[in-house]
Amino acid sequence: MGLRLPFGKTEVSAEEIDSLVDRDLAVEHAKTGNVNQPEERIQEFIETVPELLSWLEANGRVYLWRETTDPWKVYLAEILLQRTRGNAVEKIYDDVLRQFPDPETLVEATEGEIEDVVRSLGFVNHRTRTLTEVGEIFTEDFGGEVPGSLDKLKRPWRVGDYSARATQLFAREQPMALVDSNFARVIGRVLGYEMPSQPHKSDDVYALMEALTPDDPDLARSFNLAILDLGALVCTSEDPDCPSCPLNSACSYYESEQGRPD
DNA sequence: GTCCGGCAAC
DNA sequence: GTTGCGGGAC
Repeated sequence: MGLRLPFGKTEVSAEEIDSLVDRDLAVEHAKTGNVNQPEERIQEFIETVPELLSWLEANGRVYLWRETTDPWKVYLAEILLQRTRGNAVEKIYDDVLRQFPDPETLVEATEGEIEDVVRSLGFVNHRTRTLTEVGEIFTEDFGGEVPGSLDKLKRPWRVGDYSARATQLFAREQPMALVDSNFARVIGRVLGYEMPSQPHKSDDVYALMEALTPDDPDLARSFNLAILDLGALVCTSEDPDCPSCPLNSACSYYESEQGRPD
C-alpha cells in the first residue's frame, strides 16, 4: 500500500474515470445549482478529467506536505494552510516541523514560541490556540497520535471539515471530496453551478463533489490536487487564464465568453 | 485595494 | 446568512 506521491495517479482513461464516479448522482445535484443541460455538462466534465490530471502532472505545485503521508505532517500543514497561500506556508514549514515534530512538543512549548513560528502567516491568535489544543488533546486523549476519524480530527478548536477531510484524503488513503474556495470557484465556473455564499456549508455542493470524486485513493488524491492547483494557478478569482486551462473545452464560463481574452 | 487550500461566533 | 480574523504578495 501507499499512495503515489506527490500527485497520485495522473494517467487515466476517460472510461476508467467514468467507472469510478457517480455520473447520475452528479447530474441530480448539478440541477440544484441550476446547471443548464446538466447531463451534457457533467458528461463533458468527466470526459475532460484525464486532461485535468495530465495538467497536474506537468504543472502541479510540489510542496513538502505533498510528499508525505505522515498524518502529523499533513495535519499540521492543513492547519497552517487555512485561508493561507501555500507559498507562505512553505517558508515556515521546515521550522514548524523541526520545533514541533509531534503533539507532545506543542504541550511543552510556550505560547510565545508557537506565536513566533506562525506569525508571518497571520491569524496568529487563532492558530496559536488551535495548535495548543492540538497538543493537549492529541497527547491526553489519543496517546500522542493523530486520530483516525473525522470527528476526532475536528476536536481542536478551528479544525473543521476541510482540514479533517484533507488529512484523511492525503494521509490515510481515504477517497474523499474537499470543498474550499478553489473548488467552489472552479466547479462553479466549469459547470455554471450557482454557488451559495458558503459552499462548504452546502450538503448539495458536498454531494456533487463526492459524486465527481473518483472512488480510488490515488485518483481521489490527484483529482482534488488538480482542482486545488487549477484554482490557485489558472482559474484564479481575478483574471483567470482560460486559454491555458485544461478544462476550457468543457467550461461553461469559457463558453459564455466571460473567460475569453480581449 | 483584493485575495488566500476556513472556521466559529453572532 | 453574515462577519471577523490577519500578515504577506500582487
